[in-house]
Amino acid sequence: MGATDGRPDSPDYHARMSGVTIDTIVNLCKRRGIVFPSSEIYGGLRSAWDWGPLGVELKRNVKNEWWRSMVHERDDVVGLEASILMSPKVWEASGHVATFTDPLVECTNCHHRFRADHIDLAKACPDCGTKDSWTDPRQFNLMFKTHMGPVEDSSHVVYLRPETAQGMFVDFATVQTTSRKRIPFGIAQQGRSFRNEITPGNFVFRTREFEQMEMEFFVKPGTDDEWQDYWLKERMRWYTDLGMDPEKLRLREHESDELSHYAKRTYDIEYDFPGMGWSELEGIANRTDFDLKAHAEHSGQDLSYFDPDTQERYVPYVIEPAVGVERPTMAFLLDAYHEEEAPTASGKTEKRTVLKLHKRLAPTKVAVLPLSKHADLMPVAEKLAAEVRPHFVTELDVTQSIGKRYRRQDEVGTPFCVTVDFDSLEDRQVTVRERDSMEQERIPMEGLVEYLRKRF
RNA sequence: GCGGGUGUAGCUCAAUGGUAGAGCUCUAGCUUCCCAAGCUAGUGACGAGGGUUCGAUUCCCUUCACCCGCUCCA
Repeated sequence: MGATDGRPDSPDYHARMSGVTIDTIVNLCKRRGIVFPSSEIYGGLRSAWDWGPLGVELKRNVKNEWWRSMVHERDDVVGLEASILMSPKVWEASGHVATFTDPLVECTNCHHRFRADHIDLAKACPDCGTKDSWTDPRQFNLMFKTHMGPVEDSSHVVYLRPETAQGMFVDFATVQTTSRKRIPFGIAQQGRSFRNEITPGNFVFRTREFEQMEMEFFVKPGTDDEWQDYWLKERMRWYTDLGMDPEKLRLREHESDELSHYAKRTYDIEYDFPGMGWSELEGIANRTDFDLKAHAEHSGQDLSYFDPDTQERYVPYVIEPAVGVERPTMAFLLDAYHEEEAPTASGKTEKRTVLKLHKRLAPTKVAVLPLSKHADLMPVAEKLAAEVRPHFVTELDVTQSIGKRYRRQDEVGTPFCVTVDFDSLEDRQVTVRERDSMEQERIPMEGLVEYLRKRF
């Protein structure tokens, strides 16, 4: 995406003046095969992106860190993987069929668009004053539709889910019973969702196919506000624990007119994206008992909860931290991007591009670099890489000069570079260089895995 | 979807109605090479489809993608 706007009053201008732009990251991602447009040999597909070898590792690490903090490290949250295709009745009950469908009209004179139910079509266009200039109302459904089975008629329509949350609601009773969890407890899910956004864009920030990490935390009504406050803190901490700059994170409460149809109170965790300004990473919504009640009503099933301690029966309230995987992944990349001055072999200083990703997020953990392709060095380096590989994602890089290979690894955030030199053949020691500190240490090859393990 | 702009090697950028050139990157070789070094060689592009033309990367049409606006969300 081109940083084409050169006006000094444009946000883009200031972003470039401060160094890193989204463009910088888009270029890096393309160059190193982290993220690039989908179906590129056919000219691409709007708003669809593919994650390459390093990108899939990074994204997977983000997901694993979320799962670890939300599920594995807690005894009050369990996991779920629901189907992407669900009964169409789910979306009627949830309100998505009604609220995700907007009737849109366009003024044929000034081309401005309005929701047909928000204006009086008998009157003139509010913008240009032209009368009877409206196009026919067109349905703008944010949900992707497809057909189940071989017959493509309306009775076989199914939707691709626009959020994963409904899986947790419709499976609430089964999961609660089988896991024997008592309220308060949560159900977490990661998975793909689909929204036919009118305007996707800003790299992977808004795409029509995306991956969500959502957790529905079921609480007793009346305790919902304090649980929401609890989760606000927990979720903020997740980002900073993974190294994100607290200065670029903030909480913002939704105005009443921007609340979703299901929400009572919602906060966004926002990141200060260069060129975009404060934009949502994650929403933490109080969905009340809206969804469980709706599904109870539409399905005829009892989705209330009986509290064995207090002998009370109630429909729980729900606090939902919901985040799209791509957004924090993009923010982590931007946040980690640094350009530093570094001395070169020839005595000059050159730019060193380094991704200071948290070690647990880094796509590659260890790079094994023989000093040269010398026949004595190669087998030793290959053997060492093979020993480390079962424990850490490891790359053996032998092409071009050693300096160039250090830079390559810096650029994708590899935390440790291990160099095999001619002394290694004698003393069985290797040089370990740490990415952020640039400090070097001689370590016995046999103890390398243990040495690295202590540093993660 | 509408208005405006843009599409040339992986990246940044040239040139041209007669068949594309550079820098960086990448690959190989040489140098016992520890932070993008040097020397030598090499791979590699006109977004896609159609039209006009003897001939189109260049002109025309369509389409796709991206950028800037209008809207929305994880």
